[in-house]
Amino acid sequence: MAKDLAKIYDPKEVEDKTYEFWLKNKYFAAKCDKDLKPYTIVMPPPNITGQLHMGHALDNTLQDAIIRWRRMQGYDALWLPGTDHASIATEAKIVEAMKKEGLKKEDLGREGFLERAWAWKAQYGGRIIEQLKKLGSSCDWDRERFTLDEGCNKAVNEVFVRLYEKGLIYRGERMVNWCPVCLTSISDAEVEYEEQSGSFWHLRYPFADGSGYLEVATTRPETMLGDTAVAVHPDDERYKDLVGKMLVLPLVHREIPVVADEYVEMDFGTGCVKITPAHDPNDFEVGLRHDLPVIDTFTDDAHIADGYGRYSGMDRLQARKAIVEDLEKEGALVKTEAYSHNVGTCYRCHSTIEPKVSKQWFVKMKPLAGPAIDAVKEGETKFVPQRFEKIYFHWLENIRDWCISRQLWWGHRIPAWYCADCGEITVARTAPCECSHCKGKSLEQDPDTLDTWFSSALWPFSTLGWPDETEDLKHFYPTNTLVTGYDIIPFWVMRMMFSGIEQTGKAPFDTVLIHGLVRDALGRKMSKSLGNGIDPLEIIAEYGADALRFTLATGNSPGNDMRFSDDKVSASRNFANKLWNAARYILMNLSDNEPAPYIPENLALEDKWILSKYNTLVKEVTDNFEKFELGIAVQKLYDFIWDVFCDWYIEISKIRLQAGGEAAETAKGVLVYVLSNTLKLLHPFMPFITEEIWLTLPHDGDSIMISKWPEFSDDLAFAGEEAEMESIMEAVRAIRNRRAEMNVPPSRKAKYFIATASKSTFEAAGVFMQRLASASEVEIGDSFDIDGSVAIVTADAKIYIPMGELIDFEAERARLNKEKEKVLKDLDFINKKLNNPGFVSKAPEAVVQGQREAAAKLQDKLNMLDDSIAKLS
RNA sequence: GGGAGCAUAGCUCAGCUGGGAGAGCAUCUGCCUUACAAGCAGAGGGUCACAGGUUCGAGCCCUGUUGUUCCCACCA
Repeated sequence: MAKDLAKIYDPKEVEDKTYEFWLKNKYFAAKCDKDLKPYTIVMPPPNITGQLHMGHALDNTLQDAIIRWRRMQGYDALWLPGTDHASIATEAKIVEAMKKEGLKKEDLGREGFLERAWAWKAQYGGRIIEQLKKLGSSCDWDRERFTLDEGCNKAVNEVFVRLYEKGLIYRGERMVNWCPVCLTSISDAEVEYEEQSGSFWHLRYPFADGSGYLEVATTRPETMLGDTAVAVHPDDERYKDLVGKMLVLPLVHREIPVVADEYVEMDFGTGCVKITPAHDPNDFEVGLRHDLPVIDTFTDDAHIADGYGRYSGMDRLQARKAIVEDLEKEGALVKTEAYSHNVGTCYRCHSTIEPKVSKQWFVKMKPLAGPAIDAVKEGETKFVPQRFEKIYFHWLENIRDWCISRQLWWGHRIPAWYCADCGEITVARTAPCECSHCKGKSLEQDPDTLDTWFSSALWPFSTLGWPDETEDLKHFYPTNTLVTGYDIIPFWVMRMMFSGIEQTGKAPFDTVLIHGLVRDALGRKMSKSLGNGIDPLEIIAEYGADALRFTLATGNSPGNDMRFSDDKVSASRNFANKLWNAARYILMNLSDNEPAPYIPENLALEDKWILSKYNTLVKEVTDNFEKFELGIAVQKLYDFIWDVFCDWYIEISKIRLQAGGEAAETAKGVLVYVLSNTLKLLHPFMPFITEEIWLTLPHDGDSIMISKWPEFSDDLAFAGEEAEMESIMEAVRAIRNRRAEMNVPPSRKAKYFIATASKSTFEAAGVFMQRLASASEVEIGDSFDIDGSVAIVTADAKIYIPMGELIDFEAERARLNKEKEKVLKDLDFINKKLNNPGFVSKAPEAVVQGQREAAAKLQDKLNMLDDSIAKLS
């Protein structure tokens, strides 16, 4: 901040320079000092494929605000950053790039593919980190991690082996969610259901003995090639006697039995369900119960497999069409109804999921879920807001085993080896030389990799060095706050919880701070397909990072979605500019010699008032931080800086600054004190501008970000002066109001006569009246009798302004009467309360007393109004 | 089918443990007052969705209704 300050704050001149300054001085580095209390946040690692979006910007603004605050409070603050390898997303991206060169994964082979993937990571993986820096994130970059780095791999293998040895990881043939485009299994949490309109086909399956037929209804006729039974409810009178008979599957002409199973809903459809164990999870279960064959009629990319005549090679939709046509020809199609139902889609590519029986690795969830539920129930970890516990509990209480193997190459390879000699599995932390069962040497590692979230689940401790007992781990674990959106509670929060508890015996964090989604100005989710995403970097370029952060922090209550609009950022930018100009004003008035700190004995009424207001602000803002009410904290700072400090204190300070002398020195001392300390309170939200101003003002220390967080002080509590000042302000507002109503321009000064019982207060206020309320001079007295004057009545004073020629006596009388009516109404309301025995006896004494005082003031005001009205007539 | 959120000024939203409702933007009026026109001083504008209940007192707590958004559940 140069001495000849620009009138407009320019973030571009400040932000990069300031960030470099912080980095150079290593202010972001955690100390790992045992004597200090640690405070740890691990960053939810953004995907290396990602570009910074508003969700990241919000998430990281909140984290940065919290960590900066704790750092200033003297904690050994660690904000640990990193990125996620994002197996499916990254692999898809690379496959796509290869496709343009006419290459397939298989052409390069595993090694070649991974080489390419790492090269891609080296080129683009750091992009989002650079973007986070633009936002001002004060992460300890020297500790930056990657979910696929060596340390994470060590942790992953350790956890895999431990869980396997405990019997909590197993390999088995199960029905999984299969994405026929990504060509991999995915977990339940990765399936997104969407409502799709389709059809409900009623089909006729004839009995083998020619005795009629059963009518089944299906939404997926193309799976009928794999039907191995038709199920009815055991209690269904219509079909009871038919159980055990054989049907002939149309088109295929295979005989299948009628079975009885309670899974069937009698009232739905025809009450007969075709059972396709290979292509439907419920049918699979039915198949197990009745020992039915599993006939997989699909290839991995969801085309009809070989051996089905003209259908072979068709994709799912083509096959559906062809089969329905043929059924119709055969006379097996009874009718087609329109029907809308939920269809599972892949959360990455949004293609329709194909349930598929396949051999995969699973984590047994029930034993892990219990302790994770308890940790939250017992308060070891709490959610803010608390209601999100319900989502967490619901998932854990209904959880099914977690399918962790992925048919991908980019990821942590499953540490399991198959023996060619005995066929047994050897699971080990590092590549074994021999089979653990038969000592055979021909081992082959499982080709699959692990679900990305398997490594993310270990993030809070793998990043601190686990499984080694590092100093970092001992000092910083368990961490304190996890900041994330509600959308990834089931993906991530839950899995970190049970993993942390299982592996370290401790829940990985004490608080989960949940925020909502950032939506566009119309309330729509920002998405690529809608093209309504707002790029945080563009916002930063136009308005500055501080303005963006301020916008995201303001009015954002935990857990609730927020809308983002340029108008809001613009308001934040204006606030930054306001602050800048307040600083500019103060600096313009400082000489080269710094002002000495103010001397308490010399403080004027307004000094004590602002110090007292500031003191309260410190208490409240700190309190709001403690409770994670960042939106409220930032709103209070805004109000204080703009409405209290700038609009009143700075204006009043001009009186003494222009007069000069010792009083001016005191004013300067207070201006500097209040502003520089308020900057500290604001720093977590607007780090750049606060640093720039703070360093330019007289200061103690090298940087605001390592300065000490202000604390409430009894020495600054001036309740009496606050009240006096408020009473003066009320009078000033009332006069301004009156003059505005009468269209008196500020340039037209007038003498004011103030009749009051609080003479000393208003004597001090004379100069304020001149400065703030266009008074030429002010006379204080017990009472005045002035003809042709406007009377203004406040709770503590009656002010006469002689401006006879401007007064319309009729209008004046009307106004006074209107005001009297309002006072009477208010008084009546309060008196009703005070006359209510229930109120007086049951309400807290302080509340009753407050109402009595209010009534007394209103009564005074009423008397003064009556007096004025009498004088007019 | 289950669960949750939201409903407050024209718009976007705050409103902590219940003590007669606030901000920003927008609108209107007057000001270039030597920090700031991205500014200053004022004004207008609300049955706090609806109906009950608890309470001396309800935007806030309870019950129900309506509207809306989301999550979960896969009756094929």
